[in-house]
Amino acid sequence: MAAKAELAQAGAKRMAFQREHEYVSPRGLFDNVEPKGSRRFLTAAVSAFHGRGYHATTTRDIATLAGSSPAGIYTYYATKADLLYEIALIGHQYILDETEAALLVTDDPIGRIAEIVRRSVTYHAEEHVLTRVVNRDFQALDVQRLATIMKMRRRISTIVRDEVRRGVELGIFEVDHLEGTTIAVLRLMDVASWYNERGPMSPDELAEVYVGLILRMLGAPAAASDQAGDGKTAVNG
Amino acid sequence: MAAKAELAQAGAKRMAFQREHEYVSPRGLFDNVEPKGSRRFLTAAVSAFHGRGYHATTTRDIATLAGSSPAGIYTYYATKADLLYEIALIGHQYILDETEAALLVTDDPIGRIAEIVRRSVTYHAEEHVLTRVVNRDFQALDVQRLATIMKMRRRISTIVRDEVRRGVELGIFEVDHLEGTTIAVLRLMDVASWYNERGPMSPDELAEVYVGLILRMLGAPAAASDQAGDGKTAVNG
DNA sequence: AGACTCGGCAAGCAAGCGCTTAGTAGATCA
DNA sequence: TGATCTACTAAGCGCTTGCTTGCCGAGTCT
Repeated sequence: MAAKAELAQAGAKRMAFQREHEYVSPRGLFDNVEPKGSRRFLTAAVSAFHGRGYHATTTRDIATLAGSSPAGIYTYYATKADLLYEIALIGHQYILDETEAALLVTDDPIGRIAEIVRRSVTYHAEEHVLTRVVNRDFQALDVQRLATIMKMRRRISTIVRDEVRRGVELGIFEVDHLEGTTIAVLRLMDVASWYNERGPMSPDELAEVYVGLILRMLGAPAAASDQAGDGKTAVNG
Repeated sequence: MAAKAELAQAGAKRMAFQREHEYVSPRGLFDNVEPKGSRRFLTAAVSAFHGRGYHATTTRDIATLAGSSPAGIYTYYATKADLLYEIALIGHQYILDETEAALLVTDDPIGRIAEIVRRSVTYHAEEHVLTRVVNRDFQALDVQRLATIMKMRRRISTIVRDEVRRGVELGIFEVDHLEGTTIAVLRLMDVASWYNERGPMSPDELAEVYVGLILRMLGAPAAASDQAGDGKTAVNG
């Protein structure tokens, strides 16, 4: 029947469009999300939000990228905002874990800041599609969910601020204004908004440049960025 | 008549709402916009975009803030995007003029960078409502208008990059990676996204902190930020 | 006074939005 | 083989959106 052929064609068109605009998390951040069937909607939403922003993205955009009908989303998510929230949680939880893990590498403030910056920059560069969405669109969340995300962001800020302060107290850093400097460090670590994966710098190279810039900004001794370790050799070697 | 009373009431409600959410440009950036009648729609749009973002703002939001009916906008602007474009042009033209003017103050790369940073930070802090809109929502523009804005942004980047390079060539700065460092400087100067006018720092104080941070990041001599002048005393005094 | 201009209004249109509903193909069980 | 469940679809509802239309009162000119 003509009707059936039309339907098959619509399905094929959806799948073609889907493959063209696929987002696959370089670090596999969505590989363990349950239920399994929801993953394609999450990654489709990341891709759609990345291109147009949350508010300009329609549920039909997301459904098309996920290769489903407009109603398919609602099998797993009650609202468009639920999708954004789960994405924001995953992205924020990951960088929070990374930041906390960086503290375990060493006690030295220089080594810790270097490790925090290194992990954050490589993450924001490799996952620039995800982190651009997370760091730009989280502000579209409703007040309660926004508060949860803000709490996670504040934990990261606190870790950085504490480490900078400790470095100052130990006479390793020299900082005029703690709060302004902390925010500067945090802003520099988020390279997602401008990082270009087809540009000349790999995430690792970029990270080393930014470790150097930030340590210098903190007034660390000139040779500090060499002493800070490269995250591959032993710290106390 | 009851109908007439209702209309008067609707008008009064509009005006009350308008005054509550007013945006007035601290630097008077909209004072010379023509035609005169369009100004209230521009500032209303800045206020509305600031609160919700471009895509989440409705033309009715803007009209209400401007104290007009939904149709009032279209006396001056054909589309919602036209409003955003004029706002983006005004904001970008101002900081571009400021950046170019900073070059006239001195020939010294340290003095020039200091002056650029000082002007940019005070502008982004004082006009944080406008600059937050301009720097966040300009990406919602259509391709052609976006290209015009991007060209202005690139001119600012070029000025900063050239000055950093010149400082390196003169042996005043010491920079590992020119492009990464230039972007870092540009990112740090935009304090709009986090500046809080009820916080402890005035725009001028914040600017001096950031002049210091950035000059240190560029590897300028330790005493550079003192030598850089404070923008009030004579440069060669 | 009468004609004209202009800023603004009430009303409303077409399109697109988020989301709902009723129903079904296909896998899994007995 | 038939019952049951799950993931999904076609269709569409109610509402909001950006924008248009036809109109009008106040000010300005002749």
